[in-house]
Amino acid sequence: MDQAGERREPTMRDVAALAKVSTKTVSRVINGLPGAGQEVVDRVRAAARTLGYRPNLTASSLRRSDRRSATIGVLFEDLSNPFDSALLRAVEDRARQGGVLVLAGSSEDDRTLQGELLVSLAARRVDGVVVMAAGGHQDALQQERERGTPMVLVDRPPTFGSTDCVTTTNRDSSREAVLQLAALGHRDIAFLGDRRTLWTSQERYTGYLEGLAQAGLTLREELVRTDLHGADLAETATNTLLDLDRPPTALFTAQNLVTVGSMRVLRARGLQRRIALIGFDDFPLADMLEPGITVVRQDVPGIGRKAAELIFARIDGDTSPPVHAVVPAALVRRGSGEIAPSAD
Amino acid sequence: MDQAGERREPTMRDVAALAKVSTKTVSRVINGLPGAGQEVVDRVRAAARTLGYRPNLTASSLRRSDRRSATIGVLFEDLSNPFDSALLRAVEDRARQGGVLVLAGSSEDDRTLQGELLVSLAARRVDGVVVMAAGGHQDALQQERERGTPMVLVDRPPTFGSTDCVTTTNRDSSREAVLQLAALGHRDIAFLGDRRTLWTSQERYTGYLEGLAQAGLTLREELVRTDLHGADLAETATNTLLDLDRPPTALFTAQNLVTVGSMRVLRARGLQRRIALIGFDDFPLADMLEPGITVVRQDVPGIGRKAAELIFARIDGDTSPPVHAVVPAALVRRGSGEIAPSAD
DNA sequence: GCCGGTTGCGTCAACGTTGACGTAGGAGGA
DNA sequence: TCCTCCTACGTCAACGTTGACGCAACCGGC
Repeated sequence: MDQAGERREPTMRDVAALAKVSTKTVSRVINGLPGAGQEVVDRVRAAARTLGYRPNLTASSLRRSDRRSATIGVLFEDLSNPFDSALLRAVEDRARQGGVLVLAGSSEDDRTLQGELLVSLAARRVDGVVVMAAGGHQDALQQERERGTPMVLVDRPPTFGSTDCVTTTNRDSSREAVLQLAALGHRDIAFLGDRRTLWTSQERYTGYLEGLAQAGLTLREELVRTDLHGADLAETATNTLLDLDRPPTALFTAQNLVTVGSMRVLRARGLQRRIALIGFDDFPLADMLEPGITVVRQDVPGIGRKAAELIFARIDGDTSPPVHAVVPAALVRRGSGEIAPSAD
Repeated sequence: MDQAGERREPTMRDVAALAKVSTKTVSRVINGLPGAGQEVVDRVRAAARTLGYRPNLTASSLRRSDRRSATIGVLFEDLSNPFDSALLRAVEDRARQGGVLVLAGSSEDDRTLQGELLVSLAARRVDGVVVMAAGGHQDALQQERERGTPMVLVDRPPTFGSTDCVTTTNRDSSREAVLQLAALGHRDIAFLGDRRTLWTSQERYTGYLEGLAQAGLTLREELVRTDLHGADLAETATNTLLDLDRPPTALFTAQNLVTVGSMRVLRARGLQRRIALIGFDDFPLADMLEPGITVVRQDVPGIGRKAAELIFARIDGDTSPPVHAVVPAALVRRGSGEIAPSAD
C-alpha cells in the first residue's frame, strides 16, 4: 500500500488494450456516446472497473472543442468571514448540480493579491469567475473580463462595463432603517461605516442621508464616522460619539464588525437598553443578546444563487445585455432598533 | 469587447511565431530555464506581452513528468459553517505560499456525496486532498488513499491505516471541562452531544466519563443525551433534562449548535445564571452574552496550518510514517462555566 | 443485383506543453 | 590542427483525450 503512490494511473489506452478495442471506442463508452454495441460496452466497462480507470478531465478539456474545465473560480475577500462563506456555499451548491467544482480564494481586499489569484485561475482555464471586487481600481478584473472570461461580481458592482453583478438593497434598506429610527422619535442618529472606498459603504451612507432627509432631520456631521475597518476602530468611534455634548440617541452601524464594536461599547456603558441600534448585516446569535439586535438582513443564499445562475448562463453562451441583479434585504426587528429616545 | 469571448487564447506557438523562435524556446523562457540567450529572452517576453499570452497549466501538467496540477482538494462537511470555513482559510493561506489553489466542496456529512466529490477531484488530478471524513464507513476515502493520493484527515481520524490526521484534544479538554464543573460542587452534570457516529462526539463523551470518574461522581444515565443533530433537537433535549425530578445543575454541551440550543432554553426559562454551562467549540459573540459562555476553544487556524503542512509534505514525497497530530484546545472562562450549584 | 442508408467500429491528428535528444557554432586546450 | 566541451537553440514525440473521417458489414427496397 505504501508503494501504491508509484503506480501509474490507468489510461484509456490501458482499458482499450484489456478490452481489445480502440481507445476511441473506450472514449465512446466512457462518455456514453452512441456507436458502441452492447457487448463491447460491457467489455469496456468491465475492463475499466478491473483497472480502476478514471477519466482525466484535464486531458479531456484540453482536447474537447468546448474547452470546458467544469471548474469555476470564486474570489472573495475572506473565506473565513461568515458572509463570504455563506456566499461560497450557495455558489458551490448550484455548481455541483452541473458537475462543476469551485476553486476558491481569498483576496484580502488587496488588488495585487486579487490579480495574482486571477492569473492562477486563468492558468487553470476556469470556465468563469465569481468575484467580490477588491477596493480601488479594478483593472485586473476588467482586463480579465475583456479577454472574454465570463464574470459575475457580487456585493459590489464593476467600475467597468459589460459585466453582470449581484448586490443587495444597500441604499433602500439603510434608508428604511433610518426612517424606522426617526419614526420612534430619534433626531440624533449616528452613522458608523466601514472603509469609504467600498461601494457598499457609500451606498449605505447615501441611504442614511436619504432617510434623514425624508424624515426631515438635518445631518449632524459629527455623528458620521467612517473608515471603521474592524471592531476596534468601531469601539473607539462609538466612545467618541457617546462622549459628545449632545450624543446620538440611535446608532446605525453599516457593517457587521462595526455593529459588534458598537454593541460592545453600549454594553460596557450599560446603555444597550437606552440607545437604539440597527446594524447592517445579520450575524449569528443576534437574537440571543439582550436586547436582541435589530438588523438589515441580506439574503446571502439568494445572492449566491443568483450569482451562480448568472455565471452559468454566461458560460452556456448567454449573450444578453449585462444584468445588475438586486436581491432585497429585510429589516429584522429584535428590540435594539425599537428603543425610543430616552426622555432625559 | 463583446465578441472578445470568441478570440482564441494565444498559445506558445503564437508567441514562437511572433518571436521567430521554436515553441521549445518559448517554453524555456516562460519557465525561466537556462538555454536561451538574453536577446532571445527579451524577444520572447515582448511577444508574449504583445499577444497577452498566458501559460496553460492543464496542458503543462499533462505533459510534465511530475504531473503536478498545483491544486489540492478540500472536502469539508459544510463550508458555510464557521469551523469549516476557518479551517479552509488556514489551508488556503498555506497553499497560496506554494502557488497552489484549492478546490473546495461540502460533503454534507453524506458518504455518497463525499464519494462523488472525491471522484470529481480525482478527475481533475489534484495533488492531494484534505478531508473531514463523513460519518460511517470511509471506504471511498480508503480506496482513494490506496490509489496513492496524498490525504490528510482533519477533525476526525481515519478508520483505515497509513493516513495522516489532525484533531484536537477532544477527550482531555472535555474531561477538563467536567472537572472544572465538579470542582465548583456540581454533582449532576448533563452531557448533550451530537450524532454518536461522529468520532469527536464519542471522544468528548469519553472525556465526560473520565471527568466524572476522576471527580468521584457517578454517571446518571438519564443526564446523557446524544444524537442531537442541530439546535432544535438540543432544545428539546435540554427541556427534557430540566423537567427531570432531579435536574442537572450543570450542562456540558459537546458541540456548537447544541450549545446554542441549550443556551436558548436556559434563557427562556431564566436559568442562565443558575445553571452552569460549558460548551465545546467557541463561537462569535460568546463573550457578549450574559453571562458570557465558557467554552473549550479549538485552535482552528492551528489545525488548518498543521493539515496543510502535512499534505504538502506528503505531496513533496515525504514517506515517513503517518502522523496523528493533536492540536491542543483551551478552556476559555467567561462566566457560564463558573456558576456554582444553587443552594435550593 | 445495385444503391443508399445505418450501425459499429477503427485510424489519424490534434489540443498546448515539455522531456529527450540532436546540432551548429564558438571557445578552449593539447 | 584537431578534438572536446559548452552554449543556444531546434526537432520530434508524447502526455490522455476526442473530433473528423474512413470503412466494412448489414439492412431494406426495387
